[in-house]
Amino acid sequence: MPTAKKDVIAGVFDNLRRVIQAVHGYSNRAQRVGGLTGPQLWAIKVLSEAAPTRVSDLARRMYLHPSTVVGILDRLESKGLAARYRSAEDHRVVDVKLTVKGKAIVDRSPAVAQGLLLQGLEGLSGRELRVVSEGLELLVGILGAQRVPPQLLFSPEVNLPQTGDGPGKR
Amino acid sequence: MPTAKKDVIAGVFDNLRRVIQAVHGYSNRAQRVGGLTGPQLWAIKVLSEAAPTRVSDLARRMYLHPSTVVGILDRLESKGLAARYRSAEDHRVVDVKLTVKGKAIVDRSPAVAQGLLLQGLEGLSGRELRVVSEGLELLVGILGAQRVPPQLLFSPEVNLPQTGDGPGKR
DNA sequence: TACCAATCATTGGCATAGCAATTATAATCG
DNA sequence: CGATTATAATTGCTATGCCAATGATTGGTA
Repeated sequence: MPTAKKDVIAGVFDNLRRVIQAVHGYSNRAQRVGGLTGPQLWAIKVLSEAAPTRVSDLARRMYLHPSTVVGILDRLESKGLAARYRSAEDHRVVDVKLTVKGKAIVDRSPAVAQGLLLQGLEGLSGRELRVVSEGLELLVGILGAQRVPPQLLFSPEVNLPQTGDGPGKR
Repeated sequence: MPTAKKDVIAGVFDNLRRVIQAVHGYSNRAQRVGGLTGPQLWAIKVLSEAAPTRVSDLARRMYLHPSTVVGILDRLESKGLAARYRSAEDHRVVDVKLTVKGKAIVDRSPAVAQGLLLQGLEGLSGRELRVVSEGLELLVGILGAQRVPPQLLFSPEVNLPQTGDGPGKR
């Protein structure tokens, strides 16, 4: 019983892994709603909230690497749910929008993959929700302390070659 | 304005993604210790605790699909860190063991990535730690992930107690 | 004994995910 | 004005991760 703190930490590890596994497996379980995968649903959700969006913007909003988003967009486009348009002002930029079909899917699946989590969070009391929120912020602080500030997660500055204390590779 | 709760929930989503990305990217940040990825390190860690292990057992301990583990083992074997042996009693079974080289790596990377999280958690006050713990438990409850057996986590040091439902508040 | 169902590892296919390098375009500097 | 630099999206490569077969083996059963 003097190891109370250690036990709590062990529990945090366990639960963190559970949460990650759950969220991961959740969105990864191919073919969820309407033959869409989790990230695909997530993408059209983000697009429905803020479109048109440039690719890099979408990546930032999804906390994903741009190249990852390109693949997701390829699949959405081949399904006829999203469309890409070269920007007129800046020809480097590609604007992404939902098609009518894509919008229909968003409307038809209001909560999508995160629905369960969203519902659950909404069902919490104010105090419980605050606990969850604060707990996650502490975790983010810990993980971000030696790593990446959240907002810059995938900005170019962070994409450096990992030379921190690298024992000469390559 | 009911926006308060909604904003908090949105923040929870963001932070959850950040945490997952951090833990994920952490282990993925190519070639961390000795040119190994996170899952590879995790695998040899598990192997160092319970070897020889059959493939399906390893998969179970890592909460991964056997076919996923096969790929990881292929890469470990090609690096000369693990070895597969057809079982003598049951020819369907493949036993996996670490090589000397593999064992050396485990010894050389005691805490790896999770050590930093562990450090950070230990640096929290009792109240903060309790908030993190309770928040995660609420999340686990929502996600229904409680059914995922905890057992092995990242490192063996943190992996002990788990006495049934002991410290559970829930 | 010959068949049959269960088990185990593996393979192949698809999707996500990240980084490095490439291409195209824009902005800036000499 | 031309060359360099910076930015945006994409491609190529590697690695997870899941599922659905496949092949091999085992154990049980008619």
